[in-house]
Amino acid sequence: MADNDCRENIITAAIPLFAAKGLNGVSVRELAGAADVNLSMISYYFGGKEGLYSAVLTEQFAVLGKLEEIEQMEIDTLQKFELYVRATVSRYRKNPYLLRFYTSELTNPTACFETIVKPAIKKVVQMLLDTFTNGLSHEKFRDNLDPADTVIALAGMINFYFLLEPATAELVDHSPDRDEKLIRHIMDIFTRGVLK
Amino acid sequence: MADNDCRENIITAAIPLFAAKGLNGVSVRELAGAADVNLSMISYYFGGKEGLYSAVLTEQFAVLGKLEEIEQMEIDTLQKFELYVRATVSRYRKNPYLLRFYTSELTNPTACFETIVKPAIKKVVQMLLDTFTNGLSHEKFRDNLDPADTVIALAGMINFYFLLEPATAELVDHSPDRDEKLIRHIMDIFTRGVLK
DNA sequence: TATTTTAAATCAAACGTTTGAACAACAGTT
DNA sequence: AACTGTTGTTCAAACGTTTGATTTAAAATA
Repeated sequence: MADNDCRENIITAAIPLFAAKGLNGVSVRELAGAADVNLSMISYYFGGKEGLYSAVLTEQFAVLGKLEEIEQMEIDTLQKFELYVRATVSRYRKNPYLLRFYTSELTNPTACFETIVKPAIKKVVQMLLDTFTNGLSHEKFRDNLDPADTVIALAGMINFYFLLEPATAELVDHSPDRDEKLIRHIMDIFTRGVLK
Repeated sequence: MADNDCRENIITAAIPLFAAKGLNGVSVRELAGAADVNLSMISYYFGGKEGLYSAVLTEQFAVLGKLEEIEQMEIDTLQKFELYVRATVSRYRKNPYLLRFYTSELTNPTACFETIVKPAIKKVVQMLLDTFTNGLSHEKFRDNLDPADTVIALAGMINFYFLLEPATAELVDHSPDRDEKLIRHIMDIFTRGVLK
């Protein structure tokens, strides 16, 4: 196998398996079989199954870093929130496994939660909080709003939509065709809900 | 050990363990040890670990059935939605483990997902959808609203607040003292967002 | 007596990890 | 060009441990 194909193969094959079954739900044999490599390669490249899981999570959560750019943009506060919602939707569409790791670590945390997941989530929430506070000082929003409750409400509306998909697929159309309508719908409720 | 104390002890001890680590994260020996009973009691009463997990999930999700009563009440549509939010908050406060099973099954589904979790969630969403549709016909809400997107947005605001707690506890005050304020906050955003 | 609970032992299967040999590519030496 | 040692990679096999489940016989309880 050429160069570091093997290492890449392992990570690529591990993503959907870890996402679907969690760290404890997959065996090294299953991982190695899916990547079509010898099972000792996992210890060789990652120091063990947990090391591989950590590498996968690091790669998955790296994309959240881009959200921090939103706060620095020279646009309206509400446009920043819309940009956050749009980025969230396109992120989940591009990577269908990210939300699984997200909620799996929130619900059944491994050692990676404190080192990788929690810091990443805190950064996003902090960015949204700062954006909101800035909007408050510009007198855009009603001043009896709680910053944390407000931004978590916004994040909840869009994230919960994707989280619920496995259970409500027969009840609600979750196709990407509706994404644009969904985004405008959420921003519509949010805007009317928080503006003066 | 008297009567069915043993059976009850096993379930009671299993709830926090399964909630924290998932089905695959706990061994029968750990479960029996936590319940302070012999390990053979799990096979005796539940036919094995998965049977115990199924029994725990059935018990946990039984409380969701009470939500269906809301739709039949002779109250305003918005009051029904507020009742749903209030019931959700008090449910999570009374049982801190329910949300873990909820999201754990949504993210890393076991055999119980199709039989227990999915039907329970669908019933709640269907109840909210019916409530909303009824409100639409009474011309309470803006008529360009999508029913599914609207009720999932409401559910997302309150559920995501609790889901995010492990990651944002240092950033946001999640104490029950704030629950009343949180409920009014969410209903405030939602009401302004959907009313004509 | 019948049911429930215990402790201990046993089972096959699966687990994550380690091993030592084999292999290829390459550099330095002769 | 031929040999040698090094380095990084891959492999099959085996390691010791733990897993979930079952069984046994004795004890406790009703």
